[in-house]
Amino acid sequence: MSTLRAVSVKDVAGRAGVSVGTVSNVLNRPEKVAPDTVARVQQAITELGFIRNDAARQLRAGKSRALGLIVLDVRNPFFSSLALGAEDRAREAGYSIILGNSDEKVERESAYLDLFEEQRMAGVLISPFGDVEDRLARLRERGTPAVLVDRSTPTGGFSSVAVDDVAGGMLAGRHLLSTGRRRIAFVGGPIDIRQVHDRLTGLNEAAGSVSGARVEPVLGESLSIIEGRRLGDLLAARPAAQRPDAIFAANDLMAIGVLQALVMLGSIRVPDDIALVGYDDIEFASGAVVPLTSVRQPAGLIGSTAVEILLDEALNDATPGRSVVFQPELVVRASTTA
Amino acid sequence: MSTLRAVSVKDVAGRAGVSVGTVSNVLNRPEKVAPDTVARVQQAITELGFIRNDAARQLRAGKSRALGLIVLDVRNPFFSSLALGAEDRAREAGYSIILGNSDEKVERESAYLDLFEEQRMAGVLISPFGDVEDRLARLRERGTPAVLVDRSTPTGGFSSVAVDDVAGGMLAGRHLLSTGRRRIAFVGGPIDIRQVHDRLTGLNEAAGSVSGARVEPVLGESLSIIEGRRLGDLLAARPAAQRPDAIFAANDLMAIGVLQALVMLGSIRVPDDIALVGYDDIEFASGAVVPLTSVRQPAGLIGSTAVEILLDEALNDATPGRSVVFQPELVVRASTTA
DNA sequence: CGCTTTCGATGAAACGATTTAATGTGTGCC
DNA sequence: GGCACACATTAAATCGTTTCATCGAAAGCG
Repeated sequence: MSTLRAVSVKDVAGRAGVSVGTVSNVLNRPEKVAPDTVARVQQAITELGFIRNDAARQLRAGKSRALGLIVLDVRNPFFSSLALGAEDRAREAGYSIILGNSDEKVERESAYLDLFEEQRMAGVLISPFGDVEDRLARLRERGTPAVLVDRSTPTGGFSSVAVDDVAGGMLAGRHLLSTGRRRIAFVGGPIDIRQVHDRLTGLNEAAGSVSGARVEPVLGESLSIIEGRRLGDLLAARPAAQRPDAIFAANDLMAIGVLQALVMLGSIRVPDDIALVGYDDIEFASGAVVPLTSVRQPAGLIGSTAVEILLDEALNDATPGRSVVFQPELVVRASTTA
Repeated sequence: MSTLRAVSVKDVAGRAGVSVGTVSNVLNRPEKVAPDTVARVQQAITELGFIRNDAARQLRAGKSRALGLIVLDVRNPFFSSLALGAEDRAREAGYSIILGNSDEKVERESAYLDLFEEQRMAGVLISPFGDVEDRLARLRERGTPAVLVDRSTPTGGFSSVAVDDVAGGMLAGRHLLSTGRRRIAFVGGPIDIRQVHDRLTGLNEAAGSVSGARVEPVLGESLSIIEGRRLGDLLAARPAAQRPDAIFAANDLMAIGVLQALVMLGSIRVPDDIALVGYDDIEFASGAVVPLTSVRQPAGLIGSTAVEILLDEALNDATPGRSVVFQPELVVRASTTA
């Protein structure tokens, strides 16, 4: 093991015949240093292969140059797109994103918050699952701002970026009702996930204004394909008369799972027997067995906007409590129209 | 702005009436400290809300407790599953994963390597795109081991975990040939991505042993749905006689794009006119318009195995150069059989 | 009763970069 | 020629944690 000791500013300084302070100046404000000194130091840096030690840097600065992002499920393309949007925007500002996956579990969410606190993150973006108000408040006391992602009703004075999920649910509901459907099942995950709750609320509101319309919530454990398939199987197993004539799934993953369940059974036709609407309009929605009608959200834009706001609070001391709400958009495909 | 100065070990020590060394001992080897002292310190910690400063910790340790992971595309479910597998395994060992997305761009890949060097990562996992041998060698000189992910032919003495892509290509090729197909188009991305190259090689080998079989590579810029659709459109636009009777796509994303192109045209039937095989067997493959025959790779297992090896090298000084190769598996669905 | 162990706790010295106040060293100007 | 002034550079302090050599007291032993 040829683990030669790391090259430090001290070594560079020695090599270039200057003091460590000057090396630091070359690194951080080269305009304050005489041109030929800069050149000499630069050369020493490349000759020695010097790499800044970020830990030391950060220790002195008191703050990291990274933003933490906690999402409910990285495997959901909606969140990976959101993360990508966030990352792009952060990189422009010289920040990096540390991505955490809460997997819809409070312990994991909490573990990531611990990690982010220990790392003295410059800011935290979170699509909250459990009750994280207190944690975020504590972070803020220490000077770490937080922005809620994908949450439209900000609480505790935090900024948030989200899509109006009630409106999205309404869009889906109205569309189904307008095609003559009346018995609508809502296939979703834990109702305490705000998105799930709001989308159902929107659906209920839409149904409330049409006589004879009924909404039946069918809730599972998580918002995954597998869970969608399981709930879809349950619905498909019912005698035909007791089946809904439309299903609104809380997200596209579940919709795809439901679709698999219905199609696999063979005797149920989509959209003839049951119409299906998903949410998020992930890239795979249009390529599904039956191309999926879905409520589109601008995932990347949500991510980049959230970073924008977060950096504004972190760097410019902008007042938190801002709330950006995007409007969702219905994309109609074959799963609801013949 | 109530930015009260952060609580440090010094504050805790003062409150508990002990020295900072003792606080550190309570934190790191409580068994060396008298029980009632531990209790007193613990209480001071909670009372003051002390949070360890990881930067200082890491500065002293000379190494971070994080592993860097660079993948070609986070939005590809194969890679998000891989990342998840890696993260789970890392967490067990008390390490966290910093995920970077190279997006099949050398600059971005290189930027992440820079970042990882500055952060003094404990180790690096990478699904390489450009030529990173030198960079990794430099990292290793500094004591940071690296493991190549999804790369079966290790070079430069690095360990690697991968799936035998030549075998995978062969599986796909043989299957198509066995269903009577003879004009097979290979829809892929940049041929200098090893996976693309090897899968094509496997296909060629399979075709080589069957008289009359022809393989036509159709290569695009990236391995995305969009790019698959573009290439699919090109193929679909040809006069029927010049179209292939089978398409093997370099991954499922491209396969889904191709499928969209073919289905959209309407006049081409899958699998009757053109059979289609994808690669990765992502969750969405089975839910595609025409459920996709695909070559399955154990994504999560690849990730966790890679972390295992990496930690072994990082912590136990295990000799690098190990190479784990998993065998792929063909999952036959409707896109190749009537 | 001395002597060595053992145990628990201490204090100071790292780790590597940044930042501040202080120190030279020329230059221009009267 | 002397004075002020800008400019380039330096030395030292600092961030918060870990580690290591040290030390005092209590305990064990002949």
